[in-house]
Amino acid sequence: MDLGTVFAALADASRRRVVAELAADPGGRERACGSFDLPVKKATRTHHFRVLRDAGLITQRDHGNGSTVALRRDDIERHLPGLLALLVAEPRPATGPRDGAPHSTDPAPTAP
Amino acid sequence: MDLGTVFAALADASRRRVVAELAADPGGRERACGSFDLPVKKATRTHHFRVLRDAGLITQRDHGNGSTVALRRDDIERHLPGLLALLVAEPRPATGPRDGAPHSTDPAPTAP
DNA sequence: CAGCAGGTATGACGATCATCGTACCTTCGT
DNA sequence: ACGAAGGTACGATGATCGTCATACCTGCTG
Repeated sequence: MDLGTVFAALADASRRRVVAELAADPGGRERACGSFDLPVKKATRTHHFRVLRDAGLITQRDHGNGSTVALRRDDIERHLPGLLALLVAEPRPATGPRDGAPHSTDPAPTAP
Repeated sequence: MDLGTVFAALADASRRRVVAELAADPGGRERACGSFDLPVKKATRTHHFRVLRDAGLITQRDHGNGSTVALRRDDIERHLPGLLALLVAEPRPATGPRDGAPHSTDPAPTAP
């Protein structure tokens, strides 16, 4: 649980968003990895989850096909009290749905 | 005062150290830029101070030859409450003086 | 005045990073 | 059995970053 690694992980907007959404849920429930509306392709999403995992911010469970993530809230609050509050309080540019192309999961193969 | 920029700035150990030392001083006094014992050369130190300034974490005053920095404690605490506490509380590897070469300011031109 | 100490600007270099395409694997539904 | 859907692994690529050398500027001091 290194501060440098944590800050580096949270320097990216997509990763910050994931942690913020997890932290905003008071129940601390698991969430499907695909349930985050990130503006990146599948491979990049996998990469981001890996970075968050290596930073010690989330745990990930593999279910064969889908996988789920959970916030390591207790560890974070113990070592870095108040950090999650900063993320939850961050003003988001536009929480609403994207307007460009209606989002599918990994879309737009222009000519397969 | 963007969270991404702030986290990116604090992802570097040298910059984190500067902010932590400034934050550890309850008086909020200015400090000479050269008074930080950073393991980098002059130009790099200037670069780090610029990053911290661009992130909105410090202000810098030019005195002709030397210059001084001051923590923007009020702004930080207003927008990111608790952040400075995390930095001050961070365990530092070795706060004692470096042992390798006794530090001069910009030393060691092996054979000019 | 000459030299030095502290800072900055500029340009370069190597490393890391975010992103993606592709290939592959696993499970579920038909 | 077969395909679709969700994830991962493995490069590749372009951008950014940390670091430094060098050159230059400013003010203090012998």
